[in-house]
Amino acid sequence: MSDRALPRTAAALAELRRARLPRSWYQRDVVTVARELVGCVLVHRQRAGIIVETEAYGGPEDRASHARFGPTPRAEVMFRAGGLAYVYLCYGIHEMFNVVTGPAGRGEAVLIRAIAPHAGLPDDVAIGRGPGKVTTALGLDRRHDRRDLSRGALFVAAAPASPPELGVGPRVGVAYAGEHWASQPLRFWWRDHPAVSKAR
DNA sequence: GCGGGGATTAACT
DNA sequence: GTTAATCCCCGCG
Repeated sequence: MSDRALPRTAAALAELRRARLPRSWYQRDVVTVARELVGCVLVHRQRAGIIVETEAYGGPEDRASHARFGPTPRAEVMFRAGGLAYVYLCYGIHEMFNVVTGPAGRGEAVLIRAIAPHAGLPDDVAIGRGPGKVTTALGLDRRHDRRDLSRGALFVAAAPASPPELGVGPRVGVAYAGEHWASQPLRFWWRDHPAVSKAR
């Protein structure tokens, strides 16, 4: 895929659809998937954004993960085989989009924290940063919870260019998990990308 | 049921 | 640095 903003054409979307990642792609280690998602394209209907920041959340052993209480009604989807969406409401206000990873039973998922404009993503909607903005920019909410990313209008397309240089650091907003889990280097971002803040 | 708190954000002082 | 907005998840009794 090429340089400047693509027009919102059927051809551009068709190209993204051809690059759709298969279900098996997600069924690997959560850290591997979190790293490789940076630079890929998240697509919903006519909108798309380049993923520039992710966080890996592990299974029940990860005290920062929603899987820490086991397969509760909300987090049960995290324990299914990778390749499904996990969307939940945070602070009663913000919808958070994740992709489930690993084989069935693991309870892992990757939070998409930031995207950059791509074909079909209006600039005005993309203003602001953080995981809550990812969902508003792409028109995602809890109706997309548990959706299969290997079919339908919501999916991830393989990175159009060679993988970016990655920055690595601790996850954001998980102090409640204790120092060990809060300090793990499980956040990944496209180094020097303008859509990722310098403070991080 | 109740109560505590959260994978946030923008708008304050 | 502080705080409001806002809702539902989850553990416990």
